Amino acid sequence: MAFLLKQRAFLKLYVMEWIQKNKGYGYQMLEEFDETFKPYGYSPAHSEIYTILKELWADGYVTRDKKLRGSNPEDFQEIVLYRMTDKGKNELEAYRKLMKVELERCEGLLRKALKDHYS
Amino acid sequence: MAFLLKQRAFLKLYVMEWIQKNKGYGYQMLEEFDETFKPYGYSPAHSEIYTILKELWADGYVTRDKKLRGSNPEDFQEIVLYRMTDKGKNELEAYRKLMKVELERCEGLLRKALKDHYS
DNA sequence: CAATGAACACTATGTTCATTC
DNA sequence: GAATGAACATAGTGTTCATTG
Repeated sequence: MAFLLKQRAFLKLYVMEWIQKNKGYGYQMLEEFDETFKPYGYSPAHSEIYTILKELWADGYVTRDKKLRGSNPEDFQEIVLYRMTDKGKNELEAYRKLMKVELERCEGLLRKALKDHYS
Repeated sequence: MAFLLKQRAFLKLYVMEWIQKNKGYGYQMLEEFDETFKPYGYSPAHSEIYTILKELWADGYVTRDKKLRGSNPEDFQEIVLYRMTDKGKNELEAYRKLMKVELERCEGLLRKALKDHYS
């Protein structure tokens, strides 16, 4: 039976919610992750984020649109923007419920260990 | 940078402390783990425990002694008992400190996610 | 079935390579 | 360096096989 949850599941929830809120593209999410988890000494590999994004797209949960990054016409940097499909919105709703249980289970497991060893 | 701690590290702390307290042999630890983590839907594979035990022995942290399980002379079941070496005792002390930080870091990470998504 | 251990297979994840602006 | 993606390598872990009482 399972120990702690997998990194991918953990990140996927963030990614889906960020897309739902129209928050940016892959690289930006990567930076956001770095920022978010800096205090915890955790910074996911960039390939993880792109893998998740690709999977979400393959599952039909998101659409992909290539855009130019800035409004500045001299900025030709292309980025890939994601939007939730209806299917994706449903999936997120279900996934949120699932992950709540799972995150709490894992938190409990760690708590138990902390209690067993340090109190 | 690291996501959550590895299962092996998590179990190793329990195993070392159990040996320190003269608590049993491999199979017994396995059962104890099942019992301990049943509420969390977690039950480690038996090979994990034996791998940890072997590693502890290879590192010189524990000694191995073959014994008969019961006092009943008709019970010929052999078990392998472990005892901490001095080196092992020192290691455990250091490991405990290390793991406290690590367990708290991971707990924080999960807490952060729960807060980010469900509050 | 209790107990131990090795061998093997898989998969999650990190590192590297490649490409474009 | 920002941005995306694929390809590759490896480590962690679970499953299976083997053996003994």
